[in-house]
Amino acid sequence: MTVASRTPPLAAGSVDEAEAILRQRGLRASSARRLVLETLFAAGAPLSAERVAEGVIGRVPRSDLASVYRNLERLQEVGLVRHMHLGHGPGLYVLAGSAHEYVVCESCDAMLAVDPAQLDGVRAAVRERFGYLASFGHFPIVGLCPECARQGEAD
Amino acid sequence: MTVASRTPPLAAGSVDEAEAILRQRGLRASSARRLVLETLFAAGAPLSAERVAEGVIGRVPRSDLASVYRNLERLQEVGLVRHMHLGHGPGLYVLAGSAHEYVVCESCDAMLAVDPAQLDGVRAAVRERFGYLASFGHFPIVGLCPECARQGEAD
DNA sequence: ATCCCTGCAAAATATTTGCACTGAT
DNA sequence: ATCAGTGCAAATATTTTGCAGGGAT
Repeated sequence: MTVASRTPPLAAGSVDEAEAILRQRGLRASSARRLVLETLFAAGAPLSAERVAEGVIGRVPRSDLASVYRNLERLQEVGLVRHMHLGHGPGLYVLAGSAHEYVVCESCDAMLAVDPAQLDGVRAAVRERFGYLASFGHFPIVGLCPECARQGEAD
Repeated sequence: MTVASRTPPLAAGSVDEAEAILRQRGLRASSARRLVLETLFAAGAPLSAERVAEGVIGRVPRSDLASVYRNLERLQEVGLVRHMHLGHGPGLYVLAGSAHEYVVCESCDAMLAVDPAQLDGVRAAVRERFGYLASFGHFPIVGLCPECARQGEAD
C-alpha cells in the first residue's frame, strides 16, 4: 500500500453516474460526497484535498477537510478517484477517468500531461529491460525539459 | 524548487573528503554534521531524516532532528547529498555518490536499485518522444513487477 | 430503524523556523 | 572574536482518527 492504489480505475462520465456506482456498493450519496465529485468533475485536473474542500468556484459551502479526505479515500477504494504526487506539497486527486500520465521538468517545473499511448515507447523500454509494466500516473517522469537542458549545456 | 534539487552531484569518497569540501565553501565541520555524514556513509542506502538522527548503529548520541534536517538541507545545497521519494512516508536521503535510480512495484513494493546505465534505453525513449532528459533518482519508475503482472492477468 | 457519513476537535506524521547559546575557524 | 551551527521549543503543513449527532437508505 506504500506506493499507489491497486484498485482498478472506474471511469464515470458524470456525478450522477458516479453516485449510482456508489449506491451499487452500498455506499451513500451524501451532499458532502457529491460536492467532492462535482468539484473534481468541474476541475478536470488534479486538485489538492484543500482545493477540493474549497469546492467548485461560486459554490459557497466550503466542506470539512477531514470529510474531504475520507471521501477521497472512499472514492479511491471504489476506483472512481486516484491520486498522484507531481512534486513536493500535498497529494493531488483526479477522477480515475482522467488517464493522463505526467512528465515534469525538475528545473522550471514545466509539466506535460500526456496521453498514456504517448508513453508506450517508454513503457516498452522499461518492460524490455526489467519486465515491469510501468505507469506514470502516480509519480511523474522527472527530467530536464529541452530548454533547461540546453541552458545546462552552457557549463 | 518543487520537484528536485538542481545542484550538481558531488561525490565524496569519505567523511573526511566531504568535510574538506564543506570547509572549502566556508561551511563548518561540526560534530552533528559529521554524525550525519558518518551515518549516510555507513548506511550506503537511502535513509529517512529520522533514521539519520538515530545515527550509526552502536553510536549513542541521537542527534536533534531539526539539526539533522538543517544539515541534510545544507549537504544537498553543496551537492553531497540528494533526497528521493520511493513511496509514501518520509523523504529518503543518500550520498550523491550513490547514482542509483529506482524501479518499484506498486503492488508488492518490490524495489530495484539500478545503475543509471541500465535506464539509458528508457531515457532514450523519453528523450525521443518529449525531448526531456529523464532521471529516476528522485521519483522512481512505478509499475507492476513481473510476478504481480502475471497474477493480474488472471482476471 | 439502521448505520454510513458528517462536522468538529484532537492526534499523528513530516518538516521548518525562532532564538539564545556554543563551538569551529 | 566572529558567525555558522546547535539544541530545544514552537510553528507549519499534510493527513488521520475519535466521537457524538445527523441524514440517506
